[in-house]
Amino acid sequence: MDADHQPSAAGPQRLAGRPTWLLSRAAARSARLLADGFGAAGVRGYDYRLLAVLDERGPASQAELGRRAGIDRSDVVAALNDLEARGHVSRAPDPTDARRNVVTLTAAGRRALTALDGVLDAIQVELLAPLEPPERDQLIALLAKLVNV
Amino acid sequence: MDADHQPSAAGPQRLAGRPTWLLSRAAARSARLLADGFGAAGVRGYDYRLLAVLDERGPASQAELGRRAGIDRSDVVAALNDLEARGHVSRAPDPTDARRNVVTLTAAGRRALTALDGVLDAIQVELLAPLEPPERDQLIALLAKLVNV
DNA sequence: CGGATATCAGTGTAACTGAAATAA
DNA sequence: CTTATTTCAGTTGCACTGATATCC
Repeated sequence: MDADHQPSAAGPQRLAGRPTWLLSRAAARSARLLADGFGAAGVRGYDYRLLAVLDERGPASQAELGRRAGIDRSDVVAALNDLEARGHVSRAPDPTDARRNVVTLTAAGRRALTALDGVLDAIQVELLAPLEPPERDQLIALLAKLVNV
Repeated sequence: MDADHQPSAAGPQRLAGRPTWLLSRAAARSARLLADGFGAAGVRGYDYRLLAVLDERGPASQAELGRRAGIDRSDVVAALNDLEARGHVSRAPDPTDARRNVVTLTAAGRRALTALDGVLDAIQVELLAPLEPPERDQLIALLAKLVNV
């Protein structure tokens, strides 16, 4: 069986071993796993990232949340509309600065975050399943070096 | 200097070392380099992939090109509209099957592809610059193993 | 008939741009 | 006056869905 190992995604042969291509394919697989896992909870990446930075560093203005989470101010607005509608965060005017809203994680939001943390853990395992344990650490180290430019 | 190495993109601390996050950040950096390099030539990823499979495996129907390049039939139509307008490919009805177009790479298309191949080479180098040469091979091998599931 | 083909219209996610109103 | 904040509207690249007319 498996006489030849076929790549998971079709593409030009000249791209087969190229880092740009491999990264895009690997990230696509990762994104698919995330979309499935988070999607089952009705959540997208932006939602999780906002909940996480609220949990880690406390209430903040929307602009500050965007900086913490690496999300554009514009997209923060839309994501918070969603999160607020679900009762996962609350928005209140900042008494010290009338331009700002103070965004706070609710108890329901913290519960949702805990569940999503579990989903995320499971996805890491599934993503790295094709690698041996030492290879997983190698990959993480190499990607970190590649990214922390 | 550089007492602490700051991540290239902000994000929740709990995501910092996670494979899904690192892959998404690394792929984002790769995509940015590609968008810059290809964008300067007015080309997107789909265009390059179609030109490449035409060069590698010869003229074909649009559906077949989609299969070769890993691009949805629907997106093949739009990308070929572009490529045809630039004179990089030609579309002609297939005499043996009236449902099909035979798409052929033009001389201009082949010239454009050669230039893009050079751009792509340069991008690989730039992308992997933060790694030592042996680490680059390790990363490629690990990503290939992760992707060829 | 069952399938394949080309095309069009639309959706979704992540990321970004520009402009406007408001307030520090 | 300049800067920061929130919000809205729009765009891009990649990927996918569904429908339709046509043809094998």
